[in-house]
Amino acid sequence: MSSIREQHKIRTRRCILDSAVKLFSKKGFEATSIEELAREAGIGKGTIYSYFETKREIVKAFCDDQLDYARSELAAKSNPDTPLIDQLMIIFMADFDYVTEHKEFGRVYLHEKVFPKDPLNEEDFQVQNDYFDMLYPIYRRAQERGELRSDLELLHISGHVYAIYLLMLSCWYTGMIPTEHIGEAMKTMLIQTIEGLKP
Amino acid sequence: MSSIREQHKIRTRRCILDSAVKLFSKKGFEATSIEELAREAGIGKGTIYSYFETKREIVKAFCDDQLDYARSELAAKSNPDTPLIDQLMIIFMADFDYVTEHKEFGRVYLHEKVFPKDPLNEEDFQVQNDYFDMLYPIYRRAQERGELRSDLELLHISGHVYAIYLLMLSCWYTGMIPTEHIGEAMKTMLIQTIEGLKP
DNA sequence: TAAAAAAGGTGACTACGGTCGATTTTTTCT
DNA sequence: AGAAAAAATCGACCGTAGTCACCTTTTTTA
Repeated sequence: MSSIREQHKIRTRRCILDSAVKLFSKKGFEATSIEELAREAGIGKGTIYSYFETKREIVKAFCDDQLDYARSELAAKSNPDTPLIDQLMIIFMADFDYVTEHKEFGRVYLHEKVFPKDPLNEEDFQVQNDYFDMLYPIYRRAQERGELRSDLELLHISGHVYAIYLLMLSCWYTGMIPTEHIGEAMKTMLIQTIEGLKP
Repeated sequence: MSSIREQHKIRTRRCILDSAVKLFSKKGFEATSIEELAREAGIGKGTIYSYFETKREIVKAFCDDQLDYARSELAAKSNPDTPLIDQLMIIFMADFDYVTEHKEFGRVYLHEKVFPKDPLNEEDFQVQNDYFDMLYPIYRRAQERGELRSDLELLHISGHVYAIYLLMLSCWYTGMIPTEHIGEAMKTMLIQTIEGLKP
């Protein structure tokens, strides 16, 4: 139907996100002003706000897009019959590599997603759920193979893994664990979570 | 020694923090301006910045003080010979109750502490370490009683518990788990972490 | 196809976080 | 005590996130 307009909007949105990636990565999120971003994108300042409600929303939109893509890629090529720990490491280290390459984006995104100012809206919950849905088959297969207790809810299993993932991200952002050791730390913690802490 | 000055500084600092608690709690962190805060505290805007480097630092200072106090209280009255899970629930639910009563403070504090812009400095690490030090005796006793594996490093055990704590906070802030269910969810997750996920 | 309506784009403007040099208050020195 | 030094206070000022009334472009209508 309405073609010129629609296409143009999509192109402008892409252009804003591309400029944001370029500037935020180069100068950092806080140090890049919206006016600069508008100049880079070749549009007026106000226009940006007709595409994104706040500066942080730009980061959120970019990350949601990227994660969506990265996860669909991953889901396609992952093999649900390899040992659970191997699959988890592939999935989470991919996410993690993405974060280390876009530190500023990841930080702002995590602030919004993990400790948001207001409860998540319907759409954000959907992103969360899609993510969990992607992992559920993996856990279910692991249960069938006897790698995981079958009396546990998949939601709880997801929670445990996600908790370790958050912890690792925090350790990285605080500087407690350097980039090159995150992998082994994550594996150790995941194995311990599966094995349990009691004798 | 220098008395009038020192006392006055302490009083002013307290006054700023008290005003911050009042206004941030009432109107929220972002919605309270520094000028408002200065007016409430009966001082000039610039003065605030000779006590705290940024608006967020005000929150950090308040929370560090509070947590320090709350934890020393707790350490004094906790009994390291009751079952581990009971002790953990007392400690973390106290922290959690504090957060739910100061939602805005907690949110800003968690942003700074969990996913900071820059790696934590020496002082911040100390706060972390003090916190872990408080918990170590509890874990060590639990190991001695046979409630926890003795081959695990205390740092790792702390990590697992802290990971669950972060997860619960996130679930609360995102609205995924309502306040009244956090306690049981936390207990369930902690028990599962201790028992392990494998059959 | 021309006028009307709708949608999109814009930059001057507002309010706020943070800075800084001028001013006041306290302490130290003689 | 009085002068000089040091510390604390202050609010005008700066740069930026976000708003809004006006302008331009596209689509619909007759």
